[in-house]
Amino acid sequence: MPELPEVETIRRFLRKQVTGKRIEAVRFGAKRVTMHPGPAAVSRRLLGATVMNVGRRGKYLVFHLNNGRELVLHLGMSGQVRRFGCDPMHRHEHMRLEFSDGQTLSFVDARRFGRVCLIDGGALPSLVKGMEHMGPEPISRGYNAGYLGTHLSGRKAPVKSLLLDQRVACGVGNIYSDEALYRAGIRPDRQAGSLRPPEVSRLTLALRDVLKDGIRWCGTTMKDGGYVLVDGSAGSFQNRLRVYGRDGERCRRRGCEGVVRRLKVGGRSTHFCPVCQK
DNA sequence: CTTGGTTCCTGCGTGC
DNA sequence: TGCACGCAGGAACCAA
Repeated sequence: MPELPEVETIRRFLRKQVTGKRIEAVRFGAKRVTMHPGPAAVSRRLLGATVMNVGRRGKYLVFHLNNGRELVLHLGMSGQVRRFGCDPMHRHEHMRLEFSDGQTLSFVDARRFGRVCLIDGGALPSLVKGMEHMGPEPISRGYNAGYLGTHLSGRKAPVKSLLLDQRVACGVGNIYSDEALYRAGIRPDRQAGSLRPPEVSRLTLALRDVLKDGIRWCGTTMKDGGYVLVDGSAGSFQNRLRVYGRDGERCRRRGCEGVVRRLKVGGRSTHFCPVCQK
């Protein structure tokens, strides 16, 4: 599942690849996918536009166009940005951009939890409503223990559930929340409000570090094949995971006898080491 | 405001 | 080998 490091990896590739290129054609797949406005209007507003830059906000990918509009992509669970050749359209391909130099870019999403949104500079439509109350980027300077602490204090919900809240930690999903809590030595099912100030500080740093490591290793590609780079290759952070997907296996901390356990927290499968995390 | 449940969708793992 | 089944999971949405 693409989270902040995966989307950032894709963004860095795309920025080099499509900046300065003009969109000459737009094609859509047959299956319905959440798209605002409809395909016809999206196509109309994209045609002839040049990509000025590719940005990211949380898990959203944002193409800034020279006509003042922005093409916003959320990859959901299984969304991919790929480059495919000519016909026919891939089975799960929903939108394909064709650039003036012959290059193409495709939005592919088997489970169709992803979404496409074209916004005119200004008010955000309902489809990117999640962006409206999004907090600062967890890997930015503006993100600190004060910010996280404010959102955790007094809350009874499990700390992991709040890490998955994009208002609290935008870009964080199931994998990196588990990994951050492991690094901070905090059990995912702890009541958020029970965290002491040193724990909040540790979690703030752990979150930033694990996300940066994820980016450094080009994201996490699991066996389900959800996330891959634009060229179809795999990331490599899956080789460095400490707890996620490792239930029943030994904790990787040197000398630790713990066995990684899995449980449901807030309806999400959650992994932790009962020895390292309190 | 908070919290919990439901919905969308397909691929994959499991059991028989 | 093949089929039925159930589950994962981001986020919008609704209900209490």
